[in-house]
Amino acid sequence: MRLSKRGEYGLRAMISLANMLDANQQNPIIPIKEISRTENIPIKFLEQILLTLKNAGLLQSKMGFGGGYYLAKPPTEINLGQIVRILDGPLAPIRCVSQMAYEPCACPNEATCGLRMVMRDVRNAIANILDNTTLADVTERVNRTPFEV
Amino acid sequence: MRLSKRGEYGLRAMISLANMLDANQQNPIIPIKEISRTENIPIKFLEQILLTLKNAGLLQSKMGFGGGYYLAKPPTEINLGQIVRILDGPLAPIRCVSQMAYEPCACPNEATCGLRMVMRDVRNAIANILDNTTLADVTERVNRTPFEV
DNA sequence: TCATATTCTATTATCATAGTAGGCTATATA
DNA sequence: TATATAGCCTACTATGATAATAGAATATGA
Repeated sequence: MRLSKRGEYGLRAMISLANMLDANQQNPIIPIKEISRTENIPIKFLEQILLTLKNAGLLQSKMGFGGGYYLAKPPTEINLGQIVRILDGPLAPIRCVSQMAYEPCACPNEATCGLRMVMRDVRNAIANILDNTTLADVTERVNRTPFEV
Repeated sequence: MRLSKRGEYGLRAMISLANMLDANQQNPIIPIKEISRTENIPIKFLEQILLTLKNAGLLQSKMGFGGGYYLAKPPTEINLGQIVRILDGPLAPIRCVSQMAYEPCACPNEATCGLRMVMRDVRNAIANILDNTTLADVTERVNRTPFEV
């Protein structure tokens, strides 16, 4: 049930970019090198990950001197489910309960397959959290945390 | 976020064994070959899986003629979380939120790590389902299903 | 003693993961 | 316009996990 490094790094990078919005919600342009340094992610690996997220429409970039990456949409409109699916594929533990990549499984009758019923619940539980948590939610939660503890 | 074939086959086999309890809850001894056939699982692969589950204390076996596997405990006392952990390892998407196999992650401060907060929720959601679903629950749910639909 | 069944270890093919390498293209600025 | 900076893109590789397969050894009932 694990998240790959690819997925983890991608999430960390996106959360990091969302945290860099200033008070006016202006979207700063951050070079890969800087994200790599602050998040401790191998730079060439991060390049690939950010490029993938860009091609999927979650990031935009500016090339050349003074360039870098920035969020393609406000943090309220990007959720963690999107990011994980782009980098790691379906959230579902087994394909026969996947919404985005359904495939039939080997069991004789899917409608009465006990494993499938439970795994559908698991998929829905994961999706409910990740699809309903935006980058803005994460930022807000982190900012709130020190005062709660 | 996926379940391996190993984990899937193990769950199917255990659910299958639980379904074979008769009205008196007597625990029949089922040879690997039979489970392999009914569940469409490669027999030599299933051998390894059942042996692992036996060594972990969830199954018992009888060797020789008339032998096979049977549940070590009543289906009400075996939950899916145990099975998955034995075959696939921790339920947590990342190690730093694992209860059974915690490892520190690379982030500077775990207490204020946004990714960690969300992934802890995901871990708990998965664990709440799998640790609270017994083999008996699965059997009961399947038996109830046709009448609901 | 034979057929059946589990036990146990080794081996293997394939794929995913987690990178690394290097050349190419675009852009600001000196 | 040269240069440094920064993203774009493709290829490659090492490692380990996954999903088996193979075969011999051991136990047991008839």
